[in-house]
Amino acid sequence: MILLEPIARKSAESLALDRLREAILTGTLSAGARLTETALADQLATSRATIRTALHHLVAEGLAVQVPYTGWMVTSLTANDAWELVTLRASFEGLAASLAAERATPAARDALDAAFGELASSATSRKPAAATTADFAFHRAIIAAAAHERLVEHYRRVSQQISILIASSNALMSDPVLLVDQHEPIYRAIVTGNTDAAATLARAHVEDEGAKLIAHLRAAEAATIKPAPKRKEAKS
Amino acid sequence: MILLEPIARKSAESLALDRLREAILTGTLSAGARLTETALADQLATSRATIRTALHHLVAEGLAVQVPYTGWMVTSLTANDAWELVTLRASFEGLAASLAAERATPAARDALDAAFGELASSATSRKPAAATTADFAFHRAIIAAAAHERLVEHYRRVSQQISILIASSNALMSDPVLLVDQHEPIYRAIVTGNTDAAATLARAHVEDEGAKLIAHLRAAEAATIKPAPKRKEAKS
DNA sequence: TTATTGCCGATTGTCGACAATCGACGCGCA
DNA sequence: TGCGCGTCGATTGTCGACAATCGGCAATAA
Repeated sequence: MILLEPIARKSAESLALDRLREAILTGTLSAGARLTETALADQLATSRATIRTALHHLVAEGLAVQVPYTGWMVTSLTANDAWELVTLRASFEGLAASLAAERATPAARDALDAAFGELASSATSRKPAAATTADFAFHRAIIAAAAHERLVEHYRRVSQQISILIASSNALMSDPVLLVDQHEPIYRAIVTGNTDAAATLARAHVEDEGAKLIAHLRAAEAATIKPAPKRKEAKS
Repeated sequence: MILLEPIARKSAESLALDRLREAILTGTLSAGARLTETALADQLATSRATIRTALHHLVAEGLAVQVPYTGWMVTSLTANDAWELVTLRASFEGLAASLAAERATPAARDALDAAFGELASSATSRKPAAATTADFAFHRAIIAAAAHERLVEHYRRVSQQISILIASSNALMSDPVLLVDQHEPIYRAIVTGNTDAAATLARAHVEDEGAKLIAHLRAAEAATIKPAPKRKEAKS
């Protein structure tokens, strides 16, 4: 009897939230950009109350910050923030890999399989964007395989901020062909149920890649300290 | 010239948030309790908009949940939720202990010292409440010693939910005199800079204690499945 | 010239009112 | 009696308006 899917009931606030998150993660709204309630309300054709709710959610997700009586802005991250994010993410992925190795369901294993396959094929296709997407997807698959709702939430919060970081800095990505070599040991440890190895490898991988990102950001920070010690911010 | 401290400027929303959080963590508002905007607005003598904002913060902190068009309620946790919380907390404390052992500042070490001293003295005083407080404080000191802002936030979110759990279930706490023996190895590993041992010990301690809590909750759940399969919830 | 002060535009904080939605109760019908 | 359905109260979703606050600018005085 059930033929029709339930229609997607989305509140205005939810729509606005999705729109804003999308804009931030893709870089359309770049780091540090100001988010004025009235302007957003006009653009999205809704009221300030709706926008406000969406902005609160954005703050909860770590994508925006609020300064009382002053305004909201897209989260702007420093190299130290990147260090925090990387250490947390490494911890999460270590935990997830361990749990996944210990108790992944067959369905989760299939999903992990598929994600790894996608990673391998995207690596050979030599399309950097596709490789990056597959990379992220594989990591998410590990988290999902842990069957741990709160872990998914916390991980999401951290990884989204890392996305801002990557979108705002000129993303440096390693050669797609290396991706398989980097992830294959983790994948193998999980599917063979080697919890300790899975945790250690996953943590080490995230920390290694993170170290490159942090180094890149520190260099960028050192370079920009001189040019812009205090400059009036440009209007949109 | 600076003699006066800045006066504490607290928005109505912030006051309301503090009040509600306090009520939830102390159990005044017990798990599953409904939070109606109008009722809270009346009680706290403010408007619904203010209450709404505070409730959104509560949700972000994991202390409340929202069901669209139906209402808000204090987070109600199952034994499985407890498992999630414990695994996350163990991961956080492991990371924190490792970082604290590696890079704690002298000030942080002093704070850790003080917290451990307080734990020891409260253990001899035989006051369960004081011991529990000192226990929590010591763990928070470890997190603080990691000098990792986001870790503090994530930890706070998890530990607050555990507080709900402890407040709602009849809190079972181990003998205060055992507290020193349980925490002393962790403390020692941190101050001696043994990062690996600190991480392992901290994680193991949280998981051990957490296992007791989870077992207690599972037993309680099994016992209550029969008496209340479906009962109309009591009105306040 | 320079520090202080008052003012002004911009933005958020707070509020009350109306609309949309949900769950439950009770009526009507087979 | 049991099921389906409309209705109703309760609660949140959304909105526009007004108040509070902030940062910067300009006028002023030493």
